Amino acid sequence: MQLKTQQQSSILRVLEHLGRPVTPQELLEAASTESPGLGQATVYRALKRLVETGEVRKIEVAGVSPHYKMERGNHHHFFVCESCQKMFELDGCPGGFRKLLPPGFTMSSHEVIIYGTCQSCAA
Amino acid sequence: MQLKTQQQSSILRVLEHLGRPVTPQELLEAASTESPGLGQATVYRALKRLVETGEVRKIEVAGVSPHYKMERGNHHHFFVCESCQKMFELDGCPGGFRKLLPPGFTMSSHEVIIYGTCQSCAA
DNA sequence: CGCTAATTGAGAATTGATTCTCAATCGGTT
DNA sequence: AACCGATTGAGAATCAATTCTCAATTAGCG
Repeated sequence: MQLKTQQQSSILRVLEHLGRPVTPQELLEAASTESPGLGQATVYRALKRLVETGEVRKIEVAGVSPHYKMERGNHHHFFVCESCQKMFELDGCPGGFRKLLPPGFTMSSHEVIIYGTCQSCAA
Repeated sequence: MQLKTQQQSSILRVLEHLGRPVTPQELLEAASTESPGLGQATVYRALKRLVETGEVRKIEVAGVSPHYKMERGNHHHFFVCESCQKMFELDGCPGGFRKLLPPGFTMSSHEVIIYGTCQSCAA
């Protein structure tokens, strides 16, 4: 998308910089540093456009509210820390999912979510 | 839990009978057959108690509203039909998730969701 | 059967996430 | 610098899921 305004570029820059899936709320707080007075509606509007253009992906997993991350095109899954609720991206995939399907069922995609404790909460 | 009322036993019986994860709405409609006039609040109250006693499990996955199913104690994952939105249980698990974890992260549980087309929608 | 506490149904209320409304402000031209 | 359409911020509104309120009904016991 075209970055027409200061707010939009702040939102995108902060989202890239955070480097992990974040909630609109986290993004609002982080981007407010460089765009004081930023409103939540603006964050939602920017995220909506970025999702539509495919630059950002919305991630919904059980137990936490929706998160957004930069789309990087690689195949990966997610980790949710049960202590701090933060979400992290995991590289790689065990595969072998198709053999779980009952006869007649077809798979178009899959998702893996691992729950546990992240490094900083474990320490 | 003790089945003190006709409504509660209908809800549990229908949930067992359906044999796959269902939404409170589906459960209300199905159980209304044997308990006419059943209210949604009663379904939610029953589900809440059943979840607390561990007899029923609430399943939240991206893209569909929460579903509930009888807890059977076995390890399994879920399939969501992108055509009819119904959810099915899958037996088995590919394993090998722990090797996806970054150093210092620990896993307490995991979830796999497969999206695709179910047998009846494929036909 | 009669009593009391628990449960129920209907609809209002709440909750959390997200979207809308609209006046003020901004951005990119002329 | 002046203009005009697009964007913004604040708060209201919406939406779906779930819970609450409360009067009426029911279950279980003496």
